[in-house]
Amino acid sequence: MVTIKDIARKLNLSYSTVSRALNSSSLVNDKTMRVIKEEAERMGYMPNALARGLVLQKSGIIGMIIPDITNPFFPALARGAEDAALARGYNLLVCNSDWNIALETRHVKLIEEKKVDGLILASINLQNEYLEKVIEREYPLVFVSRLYPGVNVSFVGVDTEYGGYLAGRHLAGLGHRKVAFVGGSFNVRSVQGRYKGFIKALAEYGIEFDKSLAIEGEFNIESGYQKVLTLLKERTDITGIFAANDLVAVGIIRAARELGYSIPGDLSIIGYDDIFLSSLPGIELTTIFQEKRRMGELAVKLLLDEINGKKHLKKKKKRIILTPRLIVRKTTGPSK
Amino acid sequence: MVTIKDIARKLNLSYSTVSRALNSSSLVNDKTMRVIKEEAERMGYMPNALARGLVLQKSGIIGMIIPDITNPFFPALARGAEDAALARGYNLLVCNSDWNIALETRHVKLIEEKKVDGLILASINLQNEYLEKVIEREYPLVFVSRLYPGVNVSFVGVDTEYGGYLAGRHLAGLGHRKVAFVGGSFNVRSVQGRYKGFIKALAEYGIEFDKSLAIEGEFNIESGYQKVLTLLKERTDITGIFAANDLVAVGIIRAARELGYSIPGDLSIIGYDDIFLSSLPGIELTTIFQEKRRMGELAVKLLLDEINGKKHLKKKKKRIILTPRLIVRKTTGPSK
DNA sequence: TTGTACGCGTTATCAT
DNA sequence: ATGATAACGCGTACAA
Repeated sequence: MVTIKDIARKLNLSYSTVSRALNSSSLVNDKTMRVIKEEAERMGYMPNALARGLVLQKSGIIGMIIPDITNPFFPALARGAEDAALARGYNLLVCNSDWNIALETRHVKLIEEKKVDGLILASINLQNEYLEKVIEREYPLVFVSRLYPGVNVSFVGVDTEYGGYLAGRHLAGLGHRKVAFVGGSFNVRSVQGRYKGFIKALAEYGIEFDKSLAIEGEFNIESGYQKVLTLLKERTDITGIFAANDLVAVGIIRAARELGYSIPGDLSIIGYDDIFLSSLPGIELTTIFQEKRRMGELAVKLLLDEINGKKHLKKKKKRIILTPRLIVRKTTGPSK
Repeated sequence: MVTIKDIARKLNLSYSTVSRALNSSSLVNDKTMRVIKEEAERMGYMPNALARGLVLQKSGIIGMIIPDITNPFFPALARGAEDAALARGYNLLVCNSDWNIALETRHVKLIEEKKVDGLILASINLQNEYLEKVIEREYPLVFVSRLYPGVNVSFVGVDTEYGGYLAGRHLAGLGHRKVAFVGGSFNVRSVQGRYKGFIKALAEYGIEFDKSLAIEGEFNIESGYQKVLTLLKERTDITGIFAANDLVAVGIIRAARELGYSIPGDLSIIGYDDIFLSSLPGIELTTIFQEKRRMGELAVKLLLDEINGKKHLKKKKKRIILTPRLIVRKTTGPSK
């Protein structure tokens, strides 16, 4: 491996000069600078980020923890974050926590040892003692999509209540009066928001939501399928369903078709997220769109501002709330 | 930040002893070891991977370059790799190259500076001069899914020719004789393999493939859609299509439905990859399955064996070829 | 404008 | 079993 010292020896210069030249310091003669850079190029010099990081106390890496890159919601988020990071010379280290606190903790520790310059969390919202210590330490941190309860941290998210409101208004506007909400876990903040907005919209149309039609479940296809299979057998009066996310909605579609429902003829379904697969032929799900890629970008921007910003900015926590949008496709229609 | 020196001072020990204790060296008294570890815990000590990496000449990170995490083929691959890496105490740094050589090069450089202990490439197959230098340097490297042409490197992949063969046999076995192959770029090795195997299977059924029915395109939905929209208008005799991957297949489905074809009644379609969305209700694509997650795991395993293995193993390049499998769903049926 | 010397936190090689 | 010290490669305060 060729180091700064090697270049210095070759050129009969001190290695501080070489170091300065390679960092384009203004304190070094233009000509020597050129010579040094050329020689560095020729010798195939490559800075050692480990050594540099050790003295500068930073790694040039930012960490990101998500539940599962295999879940279609997260690739876009991660991609947005990576692009923004790369644009400012940082690498992005993405870790999967599987919605598991122990694993999340393990990742945070491992990642901290790597001296990542900051951390983006799109992970869990459950209590994580270790994470709270990290927050107290004033480690640069940005939460995305899900806000950690009860602490003052930077955040990039979406107005979930408005998202739910859009869904409710759409369904009610089509004349649906017997509607269900099929969720993931109701402990999750963003689900609570969607639910609240949904009910609010219904109320505006004079519909009182039947609370027994709020079905708790998980955030995946299988859960949506199972819950609605049961639901539709018991309640044949339902004409519209709002799913907590698109994965759940896809499960609902499957269940409904299996029971012989035509969509949207007999049953309207609206999802949430607008993930990649929702626009596919044969699915074409009506849903609430959120800018996943942009959220990733903004999270990195916020984080880097916090890291590199003036000192008085560092303690300033920021929040960015994006506005979701209704996307009408083919799984919703007028009520019979 | 609390360092080894802090602990040493507090305990009136030399920091070599502390370092040894924290690494559970057998050269240190059991009792002092316990004391040291407890004190480290109490003070909230956390090793500095930068410093350790500098002296050990390794970072505990392995790099992975993929085209785009947003493309449904790659999340599973990345996830498999991350799990395997984590299991052995490594972090995985994933970078997106967008099928762009300049970007790929930039990533490789940035990643190398970070002193990643090895590199997994699932990226491009085009000539990349810089990458060739890296290969020459004997940097630990594993190629996944796509093999870089003409060099002796470790590789984890799938028997693409057999995959194509399975597709051909399935279609021909259902009685289809007028079939098309709708591809991504034909320069790509794995596509060539699929094509070759496909034709071979047809030949076994006495079908001579009409070469004008091999349509080149890109690896995405839009391309599949456009190509087949044109194709089906010109050639109404086609009853089966083999798509270079599932994304293309989805585009084909859309085009066919738009033209009023019933699937599989009028037209059978078979894809390749079995990505997440292929099993969804409304799609249910017949396809060739490859173990993406497992490929990621194996790539990491190979790489770490190469890195940590005995010296005589280091130069030994290995190749693992997985066997694909036919998954029959609802887009293929008997020919009319 | 350039050079000298120190420190970043850790491990490894000598001693003791 | 423990300690002193040198190294890893780099940036920078200070001196020249």
